[in-house]
Amino acid sequence: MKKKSIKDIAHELDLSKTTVSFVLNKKGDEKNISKKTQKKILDYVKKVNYQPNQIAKSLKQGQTNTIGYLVPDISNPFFAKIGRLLEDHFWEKGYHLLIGSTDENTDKEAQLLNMFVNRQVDALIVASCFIQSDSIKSLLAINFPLVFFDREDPDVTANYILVENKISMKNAVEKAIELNSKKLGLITLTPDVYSLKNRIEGYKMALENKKIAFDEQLIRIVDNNDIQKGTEKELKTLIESGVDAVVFTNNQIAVIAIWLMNTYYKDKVNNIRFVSFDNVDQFDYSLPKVISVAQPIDKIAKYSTEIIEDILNSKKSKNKRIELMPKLIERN
Amino acid sequence: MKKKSIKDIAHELDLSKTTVSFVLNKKGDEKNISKKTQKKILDYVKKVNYQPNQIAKSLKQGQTNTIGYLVPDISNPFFAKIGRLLEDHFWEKGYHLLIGSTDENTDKEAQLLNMFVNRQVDALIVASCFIQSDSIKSLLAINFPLVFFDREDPDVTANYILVENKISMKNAVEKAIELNSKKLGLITLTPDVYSLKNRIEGYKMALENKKIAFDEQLIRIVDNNDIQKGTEKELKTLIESGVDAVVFTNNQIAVIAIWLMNTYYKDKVNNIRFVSFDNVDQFDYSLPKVISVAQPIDKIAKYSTEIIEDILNSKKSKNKRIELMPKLIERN
DNA sequence: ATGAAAGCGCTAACAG
DNA sequence: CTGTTAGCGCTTTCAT
Repeated sequence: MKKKSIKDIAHELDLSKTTVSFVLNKKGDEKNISKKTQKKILDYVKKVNYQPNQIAKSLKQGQTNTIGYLVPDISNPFFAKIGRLLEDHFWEKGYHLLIGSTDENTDKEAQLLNMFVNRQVDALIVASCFIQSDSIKSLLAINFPLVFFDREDPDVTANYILVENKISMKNAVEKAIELNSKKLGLITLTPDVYSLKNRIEGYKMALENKKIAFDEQLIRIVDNNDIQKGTEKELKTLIESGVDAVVFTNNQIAVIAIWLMNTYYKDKVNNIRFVSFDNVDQFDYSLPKVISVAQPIDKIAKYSTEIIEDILNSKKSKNKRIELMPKLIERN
Repeated sequence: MKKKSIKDIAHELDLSKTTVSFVLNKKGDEKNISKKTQKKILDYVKKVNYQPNQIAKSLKQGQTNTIGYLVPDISNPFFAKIGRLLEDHFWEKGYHLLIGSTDENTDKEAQLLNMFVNRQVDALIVASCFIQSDSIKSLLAINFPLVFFDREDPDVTANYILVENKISMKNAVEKAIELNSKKLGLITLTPDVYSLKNRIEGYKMALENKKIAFDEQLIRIVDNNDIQKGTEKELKTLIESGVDAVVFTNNQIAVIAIWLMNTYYKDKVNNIRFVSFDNVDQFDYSLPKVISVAQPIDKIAKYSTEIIEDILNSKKSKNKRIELMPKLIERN
């Protein structure tokens, strides 16, 4: 029993493809197809469990009802949760998510971008690691429906959903200092994206405000290629240099560090304070205690969806830049 | 500057679509296209940055290079991680993942299943909440490339990647008893899937082996529709009835319960032991201490990929059932 | 060494 | 009220 097409159905019912197509698309009344014919078609379709071929429809209509969701790592809870929210928002509109993880790799990102565009996704939502890439430039040039989130390149005008990084990080770090931290290290992924740079700026700003001397040695950079090992090494360095607080620029390394602390430095978990950008549920009961900056993921998803829908409906992009305020979670 | 098609290119180069298509598909030599023509085409294509339309190709070839990944919740770390591994495995083959979350809702699952099939996904990997559904039955009937994981229906013959549930849970619970737990409650999502039933069986079996009287009242069921609230309620019931251990049939409710304990029953976190099917990283340092059953997610992803590729290459399904042994993580 | 033409399954303007 | 037909962009057989 091979798959039936509209043609088969039309043939078997002694009707034309057009009539069948109209009825299936609920244009039966509008197109003045007789009730009788409509019923005949609908009944038959149900009986043989006809399934329309979306690919053919997509080709014809130049629209796939698919959104590409491109992030560094879909299994990172931050991206996974946003993905889930996007899926929910798009569900009622009949859009689905095609996912891709770039591993913070510029080449892979470019490849995925191209593949997704070839697959004719209707829009892209991406946390890019290289907004200046040629692929992205040419997408922007043709006004491809595109929204960036989590990462920004101030030199590139586009749609962005971002959170405020600098002040938020400053506030979090100041909070730690107020709670008595005196020597604060920082661990970050390679800060070649703007948001990380700003978070580091915020850290520096807090030190300055609170009259704590800034020490370049206390800023530790973890290479994107082996995050686990890198975090382990840098955390060790900081602990041996006697810090009483460690600031992390994203959840991924913070989570790894919490694990490391509980595994190798159990005796210190009560004497060190953590500060992390991005919140994850387990911070609520983790040791070391974590002051975190929670990004409003529901808003990020909501605005992304809205902008995309706006573009898709109006066919023109306005290059909105939305900056959301994250929430400081203290846990003192 | 609108999108160029093969036709445009052929036209602009004074060649036929055929020739261009051959060259683009690296069949230039095989088809005896002159080097000169080949170079002309390749150069031009690069210059105008031509991007082939995968949808048209898919329609023609009846193959989309897309795999549908259907799970209860893509933001659950267990499913997110497997998703990531699948993505990696399929990456080199040029396959991408279309994702869908069913929320354990039978209707939504059926809808998603249909939509994905309409979209002509080449195969489906699904953690189904209702394997006996009509949609699934008809897919199996036409031998659609399909592998189930995490959930099984013994009455339905199909490809399954599973883990052993009963003995593994028994071992975990016995371990808790050996570590001195005497009154063990259990919290589970509605056990209408076979794997959950088996995990509950394992719990009962352990009690029996260890001569602990079974008390129906200590088995608490959380409704799928409001998991957070449900877990809160059932955990309260158990704690008030004086249990010294709580067994969870999956990670989702265990993670919620850990949060609840640390938020509302902080004084008890050292006096209660948790046992959970599914492992998550934070169990390594969570209180209450958790004995967990870790599913081999890398193997789950690997075997799923292999079976799918097998089917896709050979065009025949063998209905393999693979049962993997999970790993007990003790943390005493 | 290259081209014409059919066809994948669907939609929709136009015809009758 | 229903059918004919062209065409979305691509592959591929067959012809030249």
